[in-house]
Amino acid sequence: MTGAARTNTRDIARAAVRAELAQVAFELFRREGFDKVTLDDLAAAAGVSRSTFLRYFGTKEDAVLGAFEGQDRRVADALRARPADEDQWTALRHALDTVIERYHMDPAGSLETLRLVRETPALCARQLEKQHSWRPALAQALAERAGSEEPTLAQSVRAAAALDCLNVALDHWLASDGRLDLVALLDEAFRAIQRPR
Amino acid sequence: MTGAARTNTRDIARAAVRAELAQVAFELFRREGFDKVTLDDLAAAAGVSRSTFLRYFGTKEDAVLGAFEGQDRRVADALRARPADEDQWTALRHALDTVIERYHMDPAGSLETLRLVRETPALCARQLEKQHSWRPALAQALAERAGSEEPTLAQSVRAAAALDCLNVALDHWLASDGRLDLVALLDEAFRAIQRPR
DNA sequence: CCGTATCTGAAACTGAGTGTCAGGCTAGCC
DNA sequence: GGCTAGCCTGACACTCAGTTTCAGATACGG
Repeated sequence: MTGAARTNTRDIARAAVRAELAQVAFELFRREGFDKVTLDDLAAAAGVSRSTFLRYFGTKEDAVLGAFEGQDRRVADALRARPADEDQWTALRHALDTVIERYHMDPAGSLETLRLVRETPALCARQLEKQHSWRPALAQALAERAGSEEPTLAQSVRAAAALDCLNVALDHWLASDGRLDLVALLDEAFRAIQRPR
Repeated sequence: MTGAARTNTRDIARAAVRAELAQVAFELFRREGFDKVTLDDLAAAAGVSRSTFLRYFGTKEDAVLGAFEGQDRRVADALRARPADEDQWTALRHALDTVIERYHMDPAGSLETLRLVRETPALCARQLEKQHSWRPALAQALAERAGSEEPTLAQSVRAAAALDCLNVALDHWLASDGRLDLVALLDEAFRAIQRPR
C-alpha cells in the first residue's frame, strides 16, 4: 500500500492547481455562460492544455461541481454521529448542517455558485445526479443507526425527503438573493413534512 | 392557427413510426447495452437515417424515456381534479395513480424498461432530470387547489417528497422483480412520511 | 395538374470526452 | 553531482452525440 492517501507535497500542489483552474473556469462561466465556453476556452484562459484541464476535472461540469465532492460521506458520517435515540427527522435535519456550513462560511460565493448551477440546465442535471447518490448513503446511515444492515423503504424515503428539504430551501434562499435565513428555510421545510396536514 | 394540435392522418403515422423506432431501439439497448449502441447502429437497425432518428427523438435517451413525455401535465391535472377538501398527502398519493396505471397495464414491459433505465447511468440521470421538472408542476397544482397563485415552500417540499415516494417504491418493486405489489409499496412509502417517528 | 408544405437522407461541422505517446520535470538514490 | 524511475504535461488522433444546411422526394389542397 505505498499509494495510500498520504498528503505529500505533490498532492498539495495538485489541489492548488485544481482550485486555481476551478476559479478561472467559474469566472469564465459567469461572464460568458456555461454553454458558450468550450474546453479549449477554459484551457486557454487557465494557461494549460485541454488534456490537462480534463485530467483535473473529468467533465466541464465538474469544474463547478467538484467542490461538492465527498459531501455524501460527510453528511452520512454526521448522521451516524447523532445520538442513537434521536428520531430520524431530527437526526437528518442536523446532519444537513454539515452542508449548510459552506453557505455560512461564504454566503456570497455560495450564492453565486448556486445561481450559476440553477440557471444552467447541464449543471443542474449533473448536480441532481450527484445528489441522488447521497440518498443511499443517508439511508444506509439511518439503517446503521437503527442497528440493521439494509435500509428499509421508510428510511430511504425519509433520506430522500430530507434532501428535498435542502433543495427547496436552497431554491427559496436563492430566490430571495440570500436575504432570507437559510437555516430558517430549512427548518420550515422539515416542518412541512413532519406536520401531517 | 392552421398548425393547431389537430390529430390528423399525418400525426398518426408519425406516432406509429415513433413507436416502431422506440421498440427497435429498446431491443437493441437491452441486447447490447445502452452505451454500446451508437446512433448509427440505431438508424441502421431501424432502417432509417441517423438524421431521421434524431428528428423523432432529440437524444438517444429520449428513445427510451420519450414514453413518459407529458406525464407531468397528466399528474398535475389529476391532482387538480382531487376534491378540494382532501388533505395534500392524500391528494398527492391519488394523483400518482396516474403514473402507476402504466405499470398495471403492462407490468412486464414496464419492469424491463425500468430495469434498463436504472442500470444505465445516462438514462437514470436523464430521467431524474425530467422527473425533477414535475415538482414545480405538482407544487403549482397544490397551490391552485389551495386557491393561491404561487406555491409555498411547504407545497414544494410535499410535491418533491411525493415523487420520492414513487421512486423509492419503484426501486423496491424493481428489486423484487415485480413480485411485490407496487400500490402497497407506494402506500408504505407515503406512510413513512406521514407518520412522524 | 400544379404549387406548397412536409419528410427524408446526405454531408459537413462543432464540441465533449477518451486513448496514446513522447518529452520534460522532479524526487529519490547511488 | 549525476542518474534513473515515475509522474505530469501537451500534442494529436479518434469516437460519438447533436446541430445545421441543403436538396430531392412525397403527399396534399386548390
